[in-house]
Amino acid sequence: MLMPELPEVESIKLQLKRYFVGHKVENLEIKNPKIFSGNPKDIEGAMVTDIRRFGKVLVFDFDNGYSVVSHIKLTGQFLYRGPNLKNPPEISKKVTGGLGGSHTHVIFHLDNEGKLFYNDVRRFGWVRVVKTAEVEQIDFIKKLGPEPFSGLTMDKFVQMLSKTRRAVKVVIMDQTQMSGVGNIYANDALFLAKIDPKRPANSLEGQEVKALYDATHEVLENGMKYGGASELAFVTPDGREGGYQNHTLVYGKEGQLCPGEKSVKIQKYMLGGRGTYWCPGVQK
DNA sequence: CATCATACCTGTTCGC
DNA sequence: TGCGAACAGGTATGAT
Repeated sequence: MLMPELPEVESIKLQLKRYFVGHKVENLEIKNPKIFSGNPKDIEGAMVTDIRRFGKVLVFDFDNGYSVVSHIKLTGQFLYRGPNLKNPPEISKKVTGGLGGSHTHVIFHLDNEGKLFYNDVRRFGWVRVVKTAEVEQIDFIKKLGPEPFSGLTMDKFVQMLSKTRRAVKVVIMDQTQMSGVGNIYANDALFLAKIDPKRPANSLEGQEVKALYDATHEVLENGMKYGGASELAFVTPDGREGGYQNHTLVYGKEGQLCPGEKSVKIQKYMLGGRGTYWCPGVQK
């Protein structure tokens, strides 16, 4: 019901840059060692120089050759509180579990009294300290497919779909094929492209491949425009929720009338273990 | 190698 | 109303 995908992680990245770049981490407090690996001391006293995103992974680079790498998976949150964030929106404890409470696993204490809390109710996510030079050697990052907005060419997209008979929705969500797309945007992109999610990827015709390529970019751009989708746990570091959940095309709309073929209701089935929403009147 | 199923978690929703 | 079952889904891992 929620899920951070490219637009959500990009929104987090942009805010973290605002609050973090140029500041030092005085102390990295590890409250839950299970989701953490590496040595917190490696970044203590170092200054953040940049924040990057690889697919759905966030990377904080420091000026001493180390980085913090984090995958927030489903329910991870980075929440900032500090002097350069005035009047943060009230965050209900229901959404965050509170700051510094049982769902807070890591706290970054900054040199300006600011704090960044890593919260994660379900603890699927992880935080690691590694050498910056080794970030791209992390297995998950190394295996990532091209970024939708830099690297994923139409040629690569055609290749990616033509080489497998797996369901097209499963393929565009496969992070080793292309990075950043998860369940919400996959559902909406396939609706926009008028393609049935369960079609074998290699059964798409040239025009359909083009339509899906364009639709994927369009829904991701739309997601970023609204600052991501907040259904359950997604909030940006200042505590704001995104708005895309109010603008989905078919995701989460089982039983509602299709925005395209208005006499048809959106249906839901499971595909690859995930909720899949589609309009049989539009998607063939 | 390609594909599929299950585990990891816990809060919320659903069905009886 | 209460309570257990089902569900939510990104990814690692093991099975087929």
